[in-house]
Amino acid sequence: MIRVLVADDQDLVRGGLAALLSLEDDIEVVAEVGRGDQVEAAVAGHRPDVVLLDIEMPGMSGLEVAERLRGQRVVIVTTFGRPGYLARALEAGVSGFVVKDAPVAELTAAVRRVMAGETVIDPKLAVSALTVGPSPLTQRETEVLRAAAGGATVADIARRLFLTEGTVRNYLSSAIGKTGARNRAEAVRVADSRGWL
Amino acid sequence: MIRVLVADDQDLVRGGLAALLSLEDDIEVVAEVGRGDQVEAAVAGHRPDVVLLDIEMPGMSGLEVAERLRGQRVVIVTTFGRPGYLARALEAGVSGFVVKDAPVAELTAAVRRVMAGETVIDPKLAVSALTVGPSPLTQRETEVLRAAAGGATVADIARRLFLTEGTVRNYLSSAIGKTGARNRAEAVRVADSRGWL
DNA sequence: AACCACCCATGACGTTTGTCATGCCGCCCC
DNA sequence: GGGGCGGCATGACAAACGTCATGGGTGGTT
Repeated sequence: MIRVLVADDQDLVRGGLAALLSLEDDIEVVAEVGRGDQVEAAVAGHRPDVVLLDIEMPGMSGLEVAERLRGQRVVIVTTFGRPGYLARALEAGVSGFVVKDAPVAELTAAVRRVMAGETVIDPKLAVSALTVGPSPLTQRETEVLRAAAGGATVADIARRLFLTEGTVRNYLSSAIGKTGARNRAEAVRVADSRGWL
Repeated sequence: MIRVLVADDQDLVRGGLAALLSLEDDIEVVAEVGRGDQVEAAVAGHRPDVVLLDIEMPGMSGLEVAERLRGQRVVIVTTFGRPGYLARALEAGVSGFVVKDAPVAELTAAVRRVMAGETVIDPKLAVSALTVGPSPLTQRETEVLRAAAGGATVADIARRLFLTEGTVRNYLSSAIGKTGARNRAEAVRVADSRGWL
């Protein structure tokens, strides 16, 4: 039996994944958690063979959790096939990356193959990650752009990051240039859709 | 046996929900669909007692589908507890509204109660819908704001909606005022989070 | 008939944004 | 030790944005 832990913040989805996996004869769900910051403890307590992680979770993001679980067999299961997410996941040493609109058989197959020591990545995502490439944004540009999401004004951002308004505008301008956008809102959309934020 | 149809665009989630419901002795999943515009045909073909609809789906939104399924027992199952969604769902005559981070027992309970002729609404959502109130935005304001999401410029919006740039600015200004925002990006965020877009 | 809400437009005004040139600092690398 | 890159800042300018006053049209209500 492959012992699996499922981490996802939405009860129905988490329960659904668990139910789905439990239907398999060789898979057993030994624990479910709904917050990123509870995964480590649950892993220590239940010693699963494979850990399934959603990315968007309260407490701690699935990517951060994966970092801390180096050595464990981890599969990211996420709604968003953002190339940047895949890149960060691989850096975190995960063994698998599956999107939620993949067929069910793909998930169970991924669990088994990861259990066998293989690394499983959604093929479409792999290409887009390679074509899109890594984020061209510097640390600061990323922070500023992230702060700009949600409609903060330049003054707001400057206050929050302890920068001059002019400096903020410079970073925004540079981020807009690098993303090929025409204003900050577009830049946010582009960067976010690629997982650069 | 309560015959249920499940409509959700994400394979894993849809399959999970189906697996979850199938665990119940008195519930049977008779069909699964992944696109909004395929629901009607599936309903005609399988004659389910209860139809479970996600909102975000390709082809047609779950809310639109619900409109067309008046008379059927419909339960909306969605990630986003936006007050505006609930309002539109009720106008469409749905019998139930459940958010995906509700406990699993709530979903099965909802299916049974809807089957019994009751109307089931997430209680927390009901209050927030009442406190937030209906959208104060006019038709045009809504369109313009929706077009502004994603970073379109005033000129872009004017072209797309066949309006003068000045008119677009007026609608935006008015929408900004009504949402209590300080610029268009914030207005988009506010309106979207309440389900007004 | 008077009223009101919404739609559409114009013009004018002040503010915010986005861009560019320029400068200084620290760091890393050939 | 001289580049190159990133962080931070300033100042200046043009473009885009947000606001306001004003006016005309339609349609529905009282």
